[in-house]
Amino acid sequence: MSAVRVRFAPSPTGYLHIGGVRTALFNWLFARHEKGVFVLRIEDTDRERSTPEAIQAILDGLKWVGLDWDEGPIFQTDRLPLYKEHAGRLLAAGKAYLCYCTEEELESRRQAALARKDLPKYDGRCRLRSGPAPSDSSPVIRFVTPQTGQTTVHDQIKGDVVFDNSQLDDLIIVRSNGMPTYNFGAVVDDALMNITHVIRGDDHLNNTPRQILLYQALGFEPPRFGHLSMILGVDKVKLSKRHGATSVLEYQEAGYLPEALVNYLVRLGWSFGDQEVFALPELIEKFTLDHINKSPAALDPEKLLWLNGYYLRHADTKRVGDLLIPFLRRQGLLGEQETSDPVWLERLVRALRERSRTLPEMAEGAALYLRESVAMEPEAKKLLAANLRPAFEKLVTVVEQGTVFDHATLEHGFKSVLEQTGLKMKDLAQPVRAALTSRTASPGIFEVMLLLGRDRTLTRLRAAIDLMS
RNA sequence: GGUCCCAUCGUCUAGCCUGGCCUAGGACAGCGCCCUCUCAAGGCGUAAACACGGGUUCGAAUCCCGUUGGGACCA
Repeated sequence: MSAVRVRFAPSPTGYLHIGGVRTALFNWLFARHEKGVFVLRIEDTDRERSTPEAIQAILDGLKWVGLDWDEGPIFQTDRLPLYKEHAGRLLAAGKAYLCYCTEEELESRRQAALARKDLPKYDGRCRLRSGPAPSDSSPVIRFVTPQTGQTTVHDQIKGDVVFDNSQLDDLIIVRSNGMPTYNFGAVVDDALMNITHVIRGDDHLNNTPRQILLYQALGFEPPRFGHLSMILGVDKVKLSKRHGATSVLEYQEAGYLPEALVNYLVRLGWSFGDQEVFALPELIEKFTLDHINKSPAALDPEKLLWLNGYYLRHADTKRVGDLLIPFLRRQGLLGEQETSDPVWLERLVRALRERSRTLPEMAEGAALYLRESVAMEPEAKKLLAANLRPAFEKLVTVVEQGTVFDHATLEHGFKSVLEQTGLKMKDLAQPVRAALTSRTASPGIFEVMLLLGRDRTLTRLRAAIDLMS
């Protein structure tokens, strides 16, 4: 059993979308599980649509989610002589031929075939043509596809899928501009790179019999195939731009943790019993091709949010703090060059992560402590009843006179105010919360004070007292 | 239009291959309760699905056929 070699082979014609990431992830996990090799290949033969930005987006996206490749990136445009050589080999063996049919001719014959209710496939007329080549057109190369028999794809996910060769036509393997077509380039590369398992979207399932035939004509052993069903949008329609965030990097921008996205994506079509949360090493250990679901899966943003919250709560606080900084800057809570006190930042993270599902949410929560003042919610203001004034004044004194400003001291002081006034915790905590945060919901009241610091705590308590009069 | 794929709670899914353990399990979201200084988090509970129709079988979510519905590819 030779070592497993898999590849991810995107076309750099746009951003790396989430379906592509899942395909890459499944390949990567399979490679890691099998202690095999993960190859990154960029299929950039469509020069019109391929861009350097898209290439960069693919590399950045994979890096962000933590999918590292062992070989590559290999660019198809660097391998043009290879495709030419193999096409030449087929030509020499009579397994391929030059076709001079023009677009217009093909189109009219297609229409005619349709009118006769025949399959609108290429009629193979250039297979038999002889005589001088028409000078005014540049030919394409077509593959001589068998017209009888069947080709079976032994798919690792879908099972055996049988195609009648009579349905297939002589596909173009090299365009008139000399570029290999998708099917040909992929076959030549996968064969030459010794790819053992081709795991890709099931939009390629129908291409697979043609590819198997090409492998055979070229004298190569076909790899094993596994076709993943597509990811659908929330509306169960194939994912596209109009679904909003579909590019991986948009998830980074939106404040998701890569491990949350990975965990979410892997459960889209793959399962391990009832388990929902997987640490990466565990995923590598447990990931196999046999628990992959055959049916398409729709995206559920709520579940992603839940997972992200979960990872936010369990991640290292220092790391979350560092990740939070750009979002604080974005909300103008921190100057570009300014850094936050690391101890304070970790305290903030601990206080807010129980109540945030994304980093921007957390940054928003942080505003209450970082801004000089915030507009008071009407519901909060109502809590500042005049009869609470003596209690507030006592609290001010306690806070002022505390020898140290820490949780235990604050709690002790707060309790003493309760004792002196006969108030219950819930009678005083909520109004104090309103005074300190201008909101009716927040982290624990002592945590809030610690985040605000002594000065700002006192300022806000006094401001509240003024509002009571 | 042809070919191919798919079909379990609203969503992700377990179970399907190797029928009985399924009065169909888990998770997200929903709802309720508990905890509680609020909100969360956490805990407990609740509602919610085998697309439909035929077979096969003592017995079908599980096997077979068909229908319907989605999707992909080729145009």
